[in-house]
Amino acid sequence: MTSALRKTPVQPRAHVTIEQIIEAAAQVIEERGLLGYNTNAVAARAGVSIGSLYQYFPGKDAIMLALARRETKALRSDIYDARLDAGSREALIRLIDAAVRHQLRRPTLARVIDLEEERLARDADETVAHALREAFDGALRRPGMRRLAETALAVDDLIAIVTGMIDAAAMRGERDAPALARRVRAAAFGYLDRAQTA
Amino acid sequence: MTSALRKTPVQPRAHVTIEQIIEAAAQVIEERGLLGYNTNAVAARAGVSIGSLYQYFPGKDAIMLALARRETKALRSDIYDARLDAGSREALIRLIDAAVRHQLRRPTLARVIDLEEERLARDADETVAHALREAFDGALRRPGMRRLAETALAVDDLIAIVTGMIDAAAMRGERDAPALARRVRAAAFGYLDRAQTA
Amino acid sequence: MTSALRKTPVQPRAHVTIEQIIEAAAQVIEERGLLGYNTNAVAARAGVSIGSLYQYFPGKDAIMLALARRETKALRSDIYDARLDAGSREALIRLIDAAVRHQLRRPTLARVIDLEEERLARDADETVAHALREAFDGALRRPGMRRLAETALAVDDLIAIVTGMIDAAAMRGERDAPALARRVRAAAFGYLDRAQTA
Amino acid sequence: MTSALRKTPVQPRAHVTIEQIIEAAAQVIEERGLLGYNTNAVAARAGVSIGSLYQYFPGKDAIMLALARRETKALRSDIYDARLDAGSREALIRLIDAAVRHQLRRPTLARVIDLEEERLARDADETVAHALREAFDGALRRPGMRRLAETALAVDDLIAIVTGMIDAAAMRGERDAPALARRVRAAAFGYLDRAQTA
DNA sequence: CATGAATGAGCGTTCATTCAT
DNA sequence: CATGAATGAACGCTCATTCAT
Repeated sequence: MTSALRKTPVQPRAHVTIEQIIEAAAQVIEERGLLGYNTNAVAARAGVSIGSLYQYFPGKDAIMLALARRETKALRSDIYDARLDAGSREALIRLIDAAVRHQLRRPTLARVIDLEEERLARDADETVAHALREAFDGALRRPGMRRLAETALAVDDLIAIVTGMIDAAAMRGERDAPALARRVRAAAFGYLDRAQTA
Repeated sequence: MTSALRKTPVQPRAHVTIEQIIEAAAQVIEERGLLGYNTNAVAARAGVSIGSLYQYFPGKDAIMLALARRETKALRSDIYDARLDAGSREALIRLIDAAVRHQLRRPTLARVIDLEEERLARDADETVAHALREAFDGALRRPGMRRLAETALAVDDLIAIVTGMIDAAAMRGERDAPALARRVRAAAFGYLDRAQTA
Repeated sequence: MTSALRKTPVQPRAHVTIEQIIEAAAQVIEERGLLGYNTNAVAARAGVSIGSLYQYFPGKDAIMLALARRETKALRSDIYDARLDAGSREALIRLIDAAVRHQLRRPTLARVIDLEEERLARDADETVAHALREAFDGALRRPGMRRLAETALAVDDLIAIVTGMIDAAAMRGERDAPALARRVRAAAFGYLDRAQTA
Repeated sequence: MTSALRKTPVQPRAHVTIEQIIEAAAQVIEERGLLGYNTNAVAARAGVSIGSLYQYFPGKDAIMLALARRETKALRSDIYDARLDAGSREALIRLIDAAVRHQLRRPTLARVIDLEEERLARDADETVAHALREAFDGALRRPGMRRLAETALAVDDLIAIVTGMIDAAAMRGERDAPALARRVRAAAFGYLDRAQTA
């Protein structure tokens, strides 16, 4: 596991500082977008000097990488219960619910991470995209689901549908997660039922 | 029809320059993304001095606006035949085909324009987004289509599904338009068949 | 007499163009000040292409130099009758009146020319400043005026007083020439009566 | 007291930098005039990077505003003793002396500030012009001075006379403050004695 | 000649990053 | 370690001037 940090912190207050910086980055991105994301703003928002920020992170990208990792973990835990579930369709429903909840929380951030993480991540599986792929792939391969001709492709399509719809809805100002989830489900199952079987 | 140009060119070579600049902007965005889009790069790519660029465009945004307009026109003409068609489902299919063809040509550009045009466009209906909405709305309201409870919402969802899928596919490197269009169709009709009726 | 023109025009319409350019420069300076004075604005205001402007003037400064000369001539003719007059004090009064009228017509232009003409003029006596000095010097040396210890210095001081007062008044928005002239007279004669005699 | 600074400096070397920048601006203006005043020149003259300049000043105008404030303070302290004086005419004499000393130190700068400070100053009374008006107004309203019909107008005229004379003298190269002050006094009292009484 | 298209040096400003204290 | 002062490459844009048509 490569660390994006400049020095591995030992003292607990260092961990706090790091968390503050990452959270500040999240807020800055959510409020001002990718173009408004800059190290000075992050440091200021974190209540930390720019010098300290560079003590813990080697550069601007490293902060976003760390943020992407945090979001990946958050999404993974959002998704966690969906896995436990028995029913096959039910698992997908829960997965979609989790995705809606996650992405609706900080829509701009989600979009920015989707845009940037491929460029940044050294290890693909620290990635939000990877976590989603894993989860949807697992759901589609459950016993009880139709065997698809190209599951990997279907997974990618499904993710595009789900995140695309949530993103667009959020940008329009929609905040009603259940209503949105219902429509996303319709799209997802509609797609799956028509996908070619193996 | 506001021209957004600083001066109306009279000599033909000026028109050439303007086209070169717009095309250069498209290439720069496609290759380097929104963050890599800057006036110096555009001028260099266009083989033109920075001064010439500012002879015709009042600023960075104006170039992108002109580009967005060009893309809107291109999309509109891509869409044109879909309208003529009689069949209702067939119209939607053609529309999706057009969208796939359009967006696959320059996927990054399409995404960037989607992101920026709302901020830039003075007149909402010169917008790619508006052209799409118009087209999908028209398709959904055709005789023979099911009456939906909330057509406007369905239109937005459909566009999100379609552009989301194409965008993701293009980013993955897919270039096979027919194959992609087939899957997009599956998603679109799958969604529609499950959408609530009026 | 060095000509500031690039080529000596023979055709009458050339003279008209030159006049248009100079007048346009005057208007631009009066309205936008020295910082807003630029060749493109002048050409546009003159209804002439930038290329033509450079046909007649070798550069930006040359236009202003020509303008300064025009103003010098205008001032000289404003002043003309003051010279003819018999009485000594009366001559100075008329001179002040002329200065007030002249400078109040286009106050910003007058200030700008005062600021720039020394830097530009090759021949000192094409200068507004020179014309004023000549006129005031003549007035002070008339028979009937007190012999001053340092006439040249008094001339400079007088001009400073007169133009300084008019300038400040104009900037404040005063436009009542007679009232202003009355106060300027008070200052001028007040100064003279206290100036050291030879 | 708004600081007009971008960030409040905490380390002493920052204060030094700020002072260097302001002083550099003064020198640049004095030597090259308003048109030659640019941030790169100021930074270079201050021996500081352009980045440092913008750490402390939000823009070009802010530097000049700070400079104008500095000059206002300097003038105010130059004027200070004039106020203490008992005699009425004597007070005005001292005031004129102060004005001559002040303006002769950096004549071009004084002129430029006079030209620009109205546009720049948020608070009118941080202005050199305001300080002068205050001082001359106070002097004219002293007991022992003649009651004037329009004191405010007389104040403006007096300031125009005084600054106009000093400005012109300085531009001519005069540096003998006492001699100049004597003539300015002659003009000022000459004007006042002839001004209309209430 | 007139036109206006083209040029590029130069200026204002930002922001990621380094370094002295 | 923390701070914040300092740096300079890079970018948006203007405008005097030249040059092809």
